[in-house]
Amino acid sequence: MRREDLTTREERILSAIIETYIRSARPVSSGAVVRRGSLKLSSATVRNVMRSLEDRGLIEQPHTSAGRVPADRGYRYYVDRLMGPSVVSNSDQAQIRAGISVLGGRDVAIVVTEVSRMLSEVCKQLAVGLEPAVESGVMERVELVHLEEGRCLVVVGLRSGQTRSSLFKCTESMSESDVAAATGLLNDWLDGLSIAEASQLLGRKLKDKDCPFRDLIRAIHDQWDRIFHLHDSERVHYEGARYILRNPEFAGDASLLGEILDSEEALADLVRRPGSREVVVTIGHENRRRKMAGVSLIVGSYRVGETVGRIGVIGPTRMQYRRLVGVVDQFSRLLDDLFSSSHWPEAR
Amino acid sequence: MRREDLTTREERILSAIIETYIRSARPVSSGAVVRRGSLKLSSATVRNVMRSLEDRGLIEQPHTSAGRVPADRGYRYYVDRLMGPSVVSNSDQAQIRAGISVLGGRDVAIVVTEVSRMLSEVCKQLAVGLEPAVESGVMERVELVHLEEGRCLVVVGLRSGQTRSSLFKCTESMSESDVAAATGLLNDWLDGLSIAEASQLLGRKLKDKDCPFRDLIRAIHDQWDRIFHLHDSERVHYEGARYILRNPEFAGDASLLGEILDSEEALADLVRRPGSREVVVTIGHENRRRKMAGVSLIVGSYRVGETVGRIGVIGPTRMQYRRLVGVVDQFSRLLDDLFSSSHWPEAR
DNA sequence: CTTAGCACTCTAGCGCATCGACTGCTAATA
DNA sequence: TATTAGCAGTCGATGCGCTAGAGTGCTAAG
Repeated sequence: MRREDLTTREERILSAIIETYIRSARPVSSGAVVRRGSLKLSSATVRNVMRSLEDRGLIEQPHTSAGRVPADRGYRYYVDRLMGPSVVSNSDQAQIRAGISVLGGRDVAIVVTEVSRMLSEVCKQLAVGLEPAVESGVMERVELVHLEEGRCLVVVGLRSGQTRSSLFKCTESMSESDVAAATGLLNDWLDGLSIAEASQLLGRKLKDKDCPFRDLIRAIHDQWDRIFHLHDSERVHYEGARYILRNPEFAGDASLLGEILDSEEALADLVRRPGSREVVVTIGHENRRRKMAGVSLIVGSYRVGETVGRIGVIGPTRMQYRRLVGVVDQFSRLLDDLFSSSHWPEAR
Repeated sequence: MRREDLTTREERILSAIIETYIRSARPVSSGAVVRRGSLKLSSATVRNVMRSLEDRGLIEQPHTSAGRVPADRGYRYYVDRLMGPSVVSNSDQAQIRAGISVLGGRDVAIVVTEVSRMLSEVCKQLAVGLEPAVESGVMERVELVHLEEGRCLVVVGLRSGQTRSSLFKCTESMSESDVAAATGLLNDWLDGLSIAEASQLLGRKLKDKDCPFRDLIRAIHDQWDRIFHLHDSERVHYEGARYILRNPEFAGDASLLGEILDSEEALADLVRRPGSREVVVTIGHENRRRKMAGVSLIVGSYRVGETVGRIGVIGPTRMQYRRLVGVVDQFSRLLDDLFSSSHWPEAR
């Protein structure tokens, strides 16, 4: 038995405190726990248990003669061991499925933005979506298209189904057949390489003075980063900022709100975590940044081909963990499905 | 002389009140105006003028024995007639140019997002970017690319330089030459049409039972909306929400903040305005939505080919109109330049 | 027309008393 | 021994009165 383990009665009371607090946002008194009904105890007994929970750092008292408020460790215990499996209500289910279903075949950036928006609406919290780092994706096909006026379009398709394209000027002298030949050459070279490997390979080829289509390939190589690289900040999409101030914790003090809105770095942190399939809950001080005390994250991951992206919600530690973990998980799974290739739209 | 016209002295005092208030965020007293130095008047005289300005609805008193605060009409008079030409400081200039210069050739959605971010940083306000409605763009070139496993990529290039692409499954039986033939056919049909016209034309062609490549063309037609249509909400990018709560007007009451964060509709309103080249300032109650009292918008427009997009900032009516109008204008002009075709990157 | 002077008004801030919600402790109870 | 009833004590929230200070509006003089 771990030192942290609580008796059944203690666990029940902790659950009662947390669940009541999540609803009311006000310190929970011993009387309130008793009134809740599920325990047959006097308020005095509950008070004794509360004191013990407080000694272990699971709950705390804003001041003497106030009720108790869950501490970060209390939420952690609740999330890990008490809240039980998170089930998603039928109406949430339906809303999520309907929303996702119309996004098939659209660009990843748009899908992530829209999913963040839906997530924020379902959760009534600030939601965040992180696009996968396309750099680690694997090339499938390169296509050059010669437009008039010496302008050229390069389209790169990845195995994941993502495509990127970029325009550039090229020397006027290229004939249609030249373009076709260059296209074939590029595909021979690049098929199956990652974006980063492809860039290196193009660099090596350019060192050879006899490299065919050298100007063209140099132009593509020069643009490679422009085509594929996104700064962290460009990959992050926030939606639903309006929900954060519906939380009463912001009534007096807006600094917590500031932390949330500035929390882009917190997301960057999450990027570096191993890409577990599970939904990850980060509570208050568990965030690396000191100022993020008071803020929790619930983050899930989804795969696009070989790459991994994330979606999640950010809010005060007083969150509906049970429900929201389920919702985030549901969204993650459906995104996985959406991006698996069988879901590209079919021609009739 | 219009009824609204003020004497020079009145105008000076109005300017002094507004500029002092913009800096201090606190009601401006007659003494404060005198202390400012530029007028040689006693506070009593200033008080008389203030009363007259108040009678005309240009300023107001939060309560007796308080100083004066600009009213929406006062800001309007100031913006239209007093603030003078908005010059952009050299450091702002440099920052803006540097930021824009690295965006050449990138996708419009990314450019708009990044420009919104820069705008919010330069202005220290919530910034918003609206992508142009690509539906009214004009087709330049369609390209089909046949990938393995019966998957097909369609790439549509617009005259503006924007490209859109989408994957779909097609019947396995298409040979490379079939694809090339279909590409040629589509280009013959669609060159020079707008997106909407192209959709109609494809629809008409499909009615002909002998239409070549009918399955393929039906697949493309089915996806046309998916490729091009963005809901208003998908076209709007907000950045810099953190800045809005640095404004002291949100110290006590967060409802104004709520209005700002919910103001997506306000932007949708702006879409429908005629696409004037000028920067448009909308002050407080001038917004259609009643709740937006207290919130101002400064919005500029930019062209991408035949289509028009917008960028702007949103904040409390107490804004640095002079500086921000200049900054928004500068961004708009540089975006115009960026999207004019001569700025596509050149191959060396 | 401008200004000095003065009476008046209203807010912000402080201290104080009260009220009520809770706790913590103790002693009685099962 | 575990539980509970009872009660004293603590602390925030609320409301009230007071004061200081900033700023106005008015009047009469320059």
